[in-house]
Amino acid sequence: MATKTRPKAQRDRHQEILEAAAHVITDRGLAETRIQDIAERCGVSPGLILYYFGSKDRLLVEALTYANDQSFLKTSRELRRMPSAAERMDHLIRGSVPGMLPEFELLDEWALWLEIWVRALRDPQMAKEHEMLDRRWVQSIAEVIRFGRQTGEFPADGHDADDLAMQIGAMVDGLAIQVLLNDTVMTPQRMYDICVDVAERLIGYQMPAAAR
Amino acid sequence: MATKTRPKAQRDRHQEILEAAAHVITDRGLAETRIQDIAERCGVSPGLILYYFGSKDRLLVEALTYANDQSFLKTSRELRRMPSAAERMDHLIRGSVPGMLPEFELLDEWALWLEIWVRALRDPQMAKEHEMLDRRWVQSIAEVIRFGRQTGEFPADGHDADDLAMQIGAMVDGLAIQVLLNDTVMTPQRMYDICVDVAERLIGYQMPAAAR
DNA sequence: CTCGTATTTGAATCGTCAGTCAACTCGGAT
DNA sequence: ATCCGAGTTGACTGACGATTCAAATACGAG
Repeated sequence: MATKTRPKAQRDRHQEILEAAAHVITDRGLAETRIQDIAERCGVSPGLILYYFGSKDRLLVEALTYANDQSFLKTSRELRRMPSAAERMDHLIRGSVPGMLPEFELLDEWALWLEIWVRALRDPQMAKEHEMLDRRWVQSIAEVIRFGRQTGEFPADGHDADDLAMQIGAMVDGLAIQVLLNDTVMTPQRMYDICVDVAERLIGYQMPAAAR
Repeated sequence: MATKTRPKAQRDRHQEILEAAAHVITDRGLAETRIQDIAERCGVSPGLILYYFGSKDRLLVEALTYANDQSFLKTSRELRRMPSAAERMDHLIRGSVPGMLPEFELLDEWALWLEIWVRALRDPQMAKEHEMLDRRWVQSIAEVIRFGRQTGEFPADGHDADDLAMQIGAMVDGLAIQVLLNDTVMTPQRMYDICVDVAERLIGYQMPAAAR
């Protein structure tokens, strides 16, 4: 049938709306996000938003997932281009520090993670999505560790890569919150330094020139 | 003047309402909390809630602060009763693991922390309260470390106690989120073990019999 | 007992949104 | 030219929920 024209147009709108929603959530917060806001940001009527997503809740969950998804895919692509495990680990760390890479908006995508967490506490749908998103990021760390061990950059005799990844992931989450909320005491640079230090000690390698 | 009857009655209501609010927020989430719910929980009319707090927002911020405050004070009292620094550290850790001590409700007070974080991102009032609350907890950890060094339980030559406390605090936050949201992979017991292990290595001591 | 103030209530108000709907547009197919 | 259905609008509605308020009530002070 009409497999050429419709799907293309649809996908665009769909995506446009998700993107707009993610932006609105990022700067107003989930609680203050109205369908109206998202519609305005797309230059579209509120009715259309519902036409595509059926309900506000469905849209919000999809938008949160979508935004995280995008940034995961982007990071994955970037990682694949880096030849050494040390560079990959460094990139992963830098990308985890709120406001270190000049990526997204004023309020980092970490703000979206917080919203995801709060929502996942009570919304089973979001809890399921969260699990998937979280697992992927931890996997990424673990893969870099395994990669480094394979190439000989990292010592091969350390702890289980998945355990290490989970511990590094936890520390990153905790520090990111501090940077986000408490940036007098915990600055991005300080978080970066701590993360590098912890990663080096846990994995057992030395970061080359990249640091600052 | 009337310094005997009024203040007492007032404080009771005030506190009753804060307590009720904290419970409602804990089990419905900040977003789903209505004044009506809080009123019902106190067996009181919605109007009265506004009579005491002026607006919903003020009440919510106060309730969040109050709940954290209470649990901080309780923990402080308990710590003071423990003679050894190792016991104190252990207690601090146990209290940080969601669902490890049979304290509060179904959803831990960690759920309240999450709400505080999200709100603090955009509400300056909440941000200020958060800073105070957070500082206090980190201080507690630091004090236990200093106490242990003073009594000779912990080696006196380690890193700065405040830095260590901040790092331990960050890890605890990150792990608590995982336990709360992801309890297949990260169980309370596992979080406890990791925390003890990390604390021992960072501070440089051995936990006595208490573990399990 | 009576007044006056602090509490408390219940009903009424008032905005704000999510979600519905009937009509309109428009491009592609026949 | 006509038809059709996806896409789009904008006005409407129905709830819901925070405040407001005037009227009760309680209760200590004199």
